[in-house]
Amino acid sequence: MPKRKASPCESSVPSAEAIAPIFTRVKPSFVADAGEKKSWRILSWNVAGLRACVKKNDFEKILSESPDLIFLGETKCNEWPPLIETKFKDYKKTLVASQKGGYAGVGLLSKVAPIKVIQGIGDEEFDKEGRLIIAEYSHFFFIGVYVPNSGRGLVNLSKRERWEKIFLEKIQDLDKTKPVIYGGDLNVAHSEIDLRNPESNRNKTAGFTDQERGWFTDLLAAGFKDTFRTLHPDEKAYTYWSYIGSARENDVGWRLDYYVVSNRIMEKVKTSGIMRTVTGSDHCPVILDITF
Amino acid sequence: MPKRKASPCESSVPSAEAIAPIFTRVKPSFVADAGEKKSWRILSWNVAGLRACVKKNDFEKILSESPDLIFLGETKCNEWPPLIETKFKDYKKTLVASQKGGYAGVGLLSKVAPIKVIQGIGDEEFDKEGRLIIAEYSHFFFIGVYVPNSGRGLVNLSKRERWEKIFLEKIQDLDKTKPVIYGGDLNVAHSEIDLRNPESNRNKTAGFTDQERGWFTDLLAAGFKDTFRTLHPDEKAYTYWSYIGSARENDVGWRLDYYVVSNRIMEKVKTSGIMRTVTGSDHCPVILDITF
DNA sequence: CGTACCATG
DNA sequence: CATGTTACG
Repeated sequence: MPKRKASPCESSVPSAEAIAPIFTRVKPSFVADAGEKKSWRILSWNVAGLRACVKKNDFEKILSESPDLIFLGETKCNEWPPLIETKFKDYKKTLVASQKGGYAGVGLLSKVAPIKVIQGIGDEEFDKEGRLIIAEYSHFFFIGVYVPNSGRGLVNLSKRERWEKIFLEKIQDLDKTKPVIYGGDLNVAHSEIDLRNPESNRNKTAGFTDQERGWFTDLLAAGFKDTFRTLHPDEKAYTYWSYIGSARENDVGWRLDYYVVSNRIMEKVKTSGIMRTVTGSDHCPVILDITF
Repeated sequence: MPKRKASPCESSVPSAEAIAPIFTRVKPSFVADAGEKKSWRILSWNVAGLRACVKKNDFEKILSESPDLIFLGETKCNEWPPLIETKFKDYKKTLVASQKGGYAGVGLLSKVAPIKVIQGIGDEEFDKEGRLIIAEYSHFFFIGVYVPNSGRGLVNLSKRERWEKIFLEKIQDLDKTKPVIYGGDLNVAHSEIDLRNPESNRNKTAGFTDQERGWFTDLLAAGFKDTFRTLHPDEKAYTYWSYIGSARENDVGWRLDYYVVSNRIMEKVKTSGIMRTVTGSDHCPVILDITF
């Protein structure tokens, strides 16, 4: 494992592996995170098909950041590709697949075994689709999400609305117990600054409707911070570029991937970054350093 | 156009292009082949998807043989790929597509416009699938065919039987008027010598059932010759190797692609060859030189 | 195994 | 445009 680069505050305690040798995929409910780790590096990436993405080699760049948590979206697979198993041998792994193959799906890799893992939001329709993992650690909940896309012609906007209502309740609920770190492909560009062509997409393209933007505003108003925007109020930076045309080459992008944290831990966030040079998907990874 | 190699008897008369400028795809029924050409080179290839095949560059090898006729099977496309249009600009083209996309389909390229082209065998089920082109020239009929595969578990053996009965009638009918040259993927290995593993495939795998072999025997008995086997009675040579495993590497193949001619023109056949080094499909092309 | 298709993004 | 799926061979 390469040495982590530019880590704000490397923990010196051993990982919880010794006391939690197996991270079962169904009910991993043993004590694991011993609560002593001080600094966490979290990486989230919509891989747009994990099997293809992992073959394109940029997972080496992921490894070289030595993240404590890696959340993957749109994995589109029912089992971990062998290359992931070997490259990330020392990580505990949870894969939540969609019922229908080749669609959605999320996965979490964690150096330290979480105290508890919850797969799904507790709704039948959404939990069939493999969209959410909650991992409880001693100081926080991590919620990794692949938010439902509103679809071509916004055909799934009402499904999205239902998701947003359920999710808002869930995150507020968790936040009462412990602060939350919410990350992933939120499938919304919050403001004009968050996409290259706001005018041509406004209320036309999924991800930049007044409704989706409003639901994100509502979420933040409930006591959360968009970490990247909080630290970089005026920076234009995208995490997604369509494969069509030469969108990425021309930086015709969208910021769809976020970390959102409980207000009270925003001050613990050291960096909220975008790994724009990592390829292999139409999204690039986002990275968070936070110190407890 | 490269000079034809090893051509037994190159015609010196101009092509019929001048008198037949357009080879319409629906009813091309003008006089074209002036009947003066003496030597014909015919090439047939099951391309297993023309769009993919043409990108793999071995069409250069096809061109360098300067065939007078090129029959393509399993084209799986509704229009000629642009690369075919440009590479074979001076050929008249007929494409017969299947109703359902990405399935079957045949095409014919001809340096000299045929006198007449018939698309299909005159049966509703089969003619929806794009399996047969008859091109009439002054001295012969060319019948290019992609014979229905009997399917996994031989589920389509009865469909195949229906095809064989209709086809036998058709070829005998044409043969009354002019000698026929019948070529393409006949989806049968006639004898043990025509496939690498006869025992493991006998009556199990489509293409080596007693029925399919019998129908081919019946066809020959009706007055036709398998040109390759007639000229090379003891040669083991295959035209198809499964993509699965390393079949081609190990020459675990089948002879499925043939030229069959009316008995009375067998003596005109100069060579019946197999272009085993041409790649780009799981079949390789077969080539016939015949002099009228 | 490989080429088509289609759904999804 | 790219990744999955499925049908077909």
